[in-house]
Amino acid sequence: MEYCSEEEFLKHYNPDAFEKLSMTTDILIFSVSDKAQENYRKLSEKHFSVLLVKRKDYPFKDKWCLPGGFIKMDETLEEAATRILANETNLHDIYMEQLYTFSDVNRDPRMRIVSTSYMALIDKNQLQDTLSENASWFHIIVLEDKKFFHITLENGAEELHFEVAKKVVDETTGRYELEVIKNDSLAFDHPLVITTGIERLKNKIEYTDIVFHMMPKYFTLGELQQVYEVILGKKLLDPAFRRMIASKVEKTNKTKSGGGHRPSALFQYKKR
Amino acid sequence: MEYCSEEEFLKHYNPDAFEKLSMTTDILIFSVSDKAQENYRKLSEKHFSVLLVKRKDYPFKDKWCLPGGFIKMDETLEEAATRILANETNLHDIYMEQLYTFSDVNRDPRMRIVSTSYMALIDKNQLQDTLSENASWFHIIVLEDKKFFHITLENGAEELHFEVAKKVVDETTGRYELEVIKNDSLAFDHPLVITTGIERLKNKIEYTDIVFHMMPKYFTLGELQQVYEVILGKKLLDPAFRRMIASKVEKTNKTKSGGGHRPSALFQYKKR
DNA sequence: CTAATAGTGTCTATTAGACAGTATGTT
DNA sequence: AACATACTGTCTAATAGACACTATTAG
Repeated sequence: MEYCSEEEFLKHYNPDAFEKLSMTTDILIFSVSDKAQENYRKLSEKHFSVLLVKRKDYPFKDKWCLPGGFIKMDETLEEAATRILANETNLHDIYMEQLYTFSDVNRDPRMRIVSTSYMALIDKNQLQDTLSENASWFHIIVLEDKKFFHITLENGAEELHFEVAKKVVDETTGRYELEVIKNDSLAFDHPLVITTGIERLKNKIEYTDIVFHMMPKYFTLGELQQVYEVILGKKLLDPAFRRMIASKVEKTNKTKSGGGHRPSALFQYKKR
Repeated sequence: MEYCSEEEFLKHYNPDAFEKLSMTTDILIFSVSDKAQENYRKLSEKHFSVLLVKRKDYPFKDKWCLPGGFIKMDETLEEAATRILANETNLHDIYMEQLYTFSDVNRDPRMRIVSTSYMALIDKNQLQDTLSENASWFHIIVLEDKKFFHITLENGAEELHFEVAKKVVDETTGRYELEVIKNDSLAFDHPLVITTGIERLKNKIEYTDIVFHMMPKYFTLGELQQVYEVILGKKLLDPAFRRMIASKVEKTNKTKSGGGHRPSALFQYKKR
């Protein structure tokens, strides 16, 4: 059938001309939390953590998964992610970026569902008992080698473990895709989403200022360094770290004391 | 209704419980092409280019757009992109990466369509008249300043122009989103897709080896440098460039001569 | 010889890594 | 005093920027 104008074409358009599917969005909420120390003098150790919720319904009933949900026809993916994040944490104005769109044909047992994941970074301390009751923070422990990620998530009561392989798709450049090879405890393809997010964050912390979204307004350089260390998974040398960070922060006249050692100056993020 | 097992739940699952939409994939095919010089001695100038196709049907009939199409229910987004790329160029085994998923509610006048874009990099010289007839390469000329991208695409016969603003969403870090503010000639939100791709490529060329997907097997360092320059939009100093690239290439015993000047050694990509 | 690109040497400035030292609070 | 972290000085190694120079071809 021929049309002579766009208006005419649209008037006769059959929206069911192409097959349709449902879309969801999953949100990877990362934060850094303190773990109290036995020794009053020692700094509280930092942990990199992710927020999971326990599924109340089928499929994957009673398994842990990332907060997520179906998108509505009158909202963008980003709006859906923001809505779900607010539902789950009661937080607004949170840093969030699109991570990846996962479209494996059988990633959901119910039907064809494509899911776009978002990564959000928050300062967990801003959050005061506003979590929905089926949600819980899990510490992330990452062991990475040439070929695999071995990732353990623990929340004090439960310990979840999965393994993701780096499947090389380009022999010459060494570029790889991720493939879940072991996963007992997480729903859907969420081990993939989490691993993708960890890699992204690890990369971006090096060339952007996103860490500061996980920090309170005032922080010591020691705390900031701990956050870098826990995300990068390695120790950093003090002088090098301070040089690197110098242009991004500014000293305030506040200090933090009471730790059985020299008090530390409090800094804040400095925009350039 | 209560179920006592996942199987039972799935058996009774109504796939229309949630609203559905169609998904498409758009492919941003980048390459670098030679532009012949008047003077036989001068090197042929390189141009950064993108492949566009002219729409044959409504909507946006007769406008240029990125190659793309609807995804089928039995293929992933990546498979759809690969299929469409092969259709359009007859090329296989091409480097491709997911770029971004665009989900504006009204991005398509027909109905709600979410589109995931992919970026492919090819060596245009491998391509010999295998383009589909409504496709054409356009040179990309980018003028970027603090607040805008002014982008011109030209294929010898036509010149398309659009402008994209950097809309700052986070005052402190300077993070911005892209917003099309002028576009007469491209269909859909494709100015956004193209700009997103240009930014991504510009970033990734600095810390990955993806350029080599746009290079022939053997190339001179001068040619390689031109490609970097044309993508980064700035001149590079020879010694610095050669040092930077040194570990990524290896010299072959071939040379390229005939240009009225000292012949150049041919190099190839060296995997690490 | 000349125009044009190919390719190198080297000086300097900046940045990154490493280590050792000093400073200052609490108990 | 002892411990623990805060913070700095400095030496060295590696990297990046800049410029000037030499090399080699076709015509």
